[in-house]
Amino acid sequence: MTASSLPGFRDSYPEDFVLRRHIFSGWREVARRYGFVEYDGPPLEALELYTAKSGAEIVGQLYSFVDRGDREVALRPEMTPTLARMVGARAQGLPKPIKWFSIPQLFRYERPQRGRLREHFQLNVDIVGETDVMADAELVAAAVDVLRYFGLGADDFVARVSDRRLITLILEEIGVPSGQVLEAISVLDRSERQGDEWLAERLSELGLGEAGVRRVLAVREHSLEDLSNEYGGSSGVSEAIQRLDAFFELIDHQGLAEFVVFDPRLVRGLAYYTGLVFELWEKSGRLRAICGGGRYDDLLAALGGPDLPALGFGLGDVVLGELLKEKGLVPRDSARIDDFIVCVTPEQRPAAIALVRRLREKGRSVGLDYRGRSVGRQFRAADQAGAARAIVIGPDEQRDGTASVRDMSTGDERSIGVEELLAELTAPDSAGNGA
RNA sequence: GUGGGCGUAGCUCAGUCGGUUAGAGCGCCAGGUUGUGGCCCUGGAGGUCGCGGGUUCGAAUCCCGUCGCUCACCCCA
Repeated sequence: MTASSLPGFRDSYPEDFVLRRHIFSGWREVARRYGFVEYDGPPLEALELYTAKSGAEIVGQLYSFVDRGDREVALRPEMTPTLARMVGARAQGLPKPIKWFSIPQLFRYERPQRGRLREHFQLNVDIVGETDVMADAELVAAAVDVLRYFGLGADDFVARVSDRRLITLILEEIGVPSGQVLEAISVLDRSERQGDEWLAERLSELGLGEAGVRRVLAVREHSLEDLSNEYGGSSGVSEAIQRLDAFFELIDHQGLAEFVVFDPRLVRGLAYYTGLVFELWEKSGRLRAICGGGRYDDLLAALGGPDLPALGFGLGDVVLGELLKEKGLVPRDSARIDDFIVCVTPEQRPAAIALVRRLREKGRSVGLDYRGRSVGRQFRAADQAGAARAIVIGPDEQRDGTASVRDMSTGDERSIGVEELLAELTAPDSAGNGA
């Protein structure tokens, strides 16, 4: 073997494509049901597109180089800057809300580990130009429905939802200095892994007194109602809570209540979120985030795009694929070709080839032996090719203008006139395998 | 970035107190006398034992380095 694939990059063999095709078609199907339309941009962009506005984290993991024209370029690590540019170019003329989705291959130079490579495909779904909470509910519902499409249920995953603005206001109310709010949020984000002592220490470093620390930690346990009772006096807080209440009501109307919970601990790493934030988490086994997103009303303008409110989520193929494999939700590779023509003696080759041609023109997927092997071997080849039917043309069939059609799964065989066989097939469209 | 485990055929692995041409199962290819696949039988191809260096009469086996995979941490989609 001369060389293996680069670390963090995958070779996708035909059997791997069974899973990838399944994932992509599920993504496209759910996006379609929600009325999103697909777009794409270049995988290679000007380095500047990311260094200017993206977070330091992303910039530090860029795959970048200088091209032959001395341009500094980078493989895209995320889709949002491209979206901002593309929407920006046409924003004026597009009816709002703009509902777009894409399945970009994204690249990040980081240490590969389970569920995290240097390259992956990510479903990106975005709504641009809509402030109404209905958009937030649609977005989360779409993400939930993507997982449900693959057969995952409420036992398998949950959507955790919070509101960045709400948490920010509450923390400020408690007395976290406004410049330190993001810092405090990221401390709360460690709740899963760090003990309360550690958290309390970090929080007091931010200038909080003992009582303040206790109140901040208590926020994690509060329900929306608790938060309303305790902090609802602030108009900003009560407004944010009303919005979340409306959100959950909309989720409930969709019958998705069991999939979505309020969780004030959720904050998400990225700094640009301005409102609702959510993540989809695997419930069983070790917890893993499958998908994340939220509202980023100021980001498009910050990226040099139009000043439009927006929200979106990203959902990668790697973790989802592993999850589906673990749960046994990967479809079996069904028959790969429709018909395999078995030619009994060399004399039938012209007739067999002619039949192959006519079947293909009907839209059938057709295979045949290339070198005149024995009938037994041809049947084995048909089996290995995953043929649904074997169609035998021998001296008898050739003389009578018929064919012997064998169903490879049941073994049933029947004799039928060639013209009749072709007439059974309707238009090319309906001849393919219905996925 | 830090630390642990692991790299032998396409795959899953056996073989390591250092000793002749490195093995198995599965898979692949070819046959089992030119009209029927899944089973079975026979034969075959395929490995510089991750790579480089060292110790030794002799290294898949011991030592060092390196690369890769993997797990945990860090960080974060």
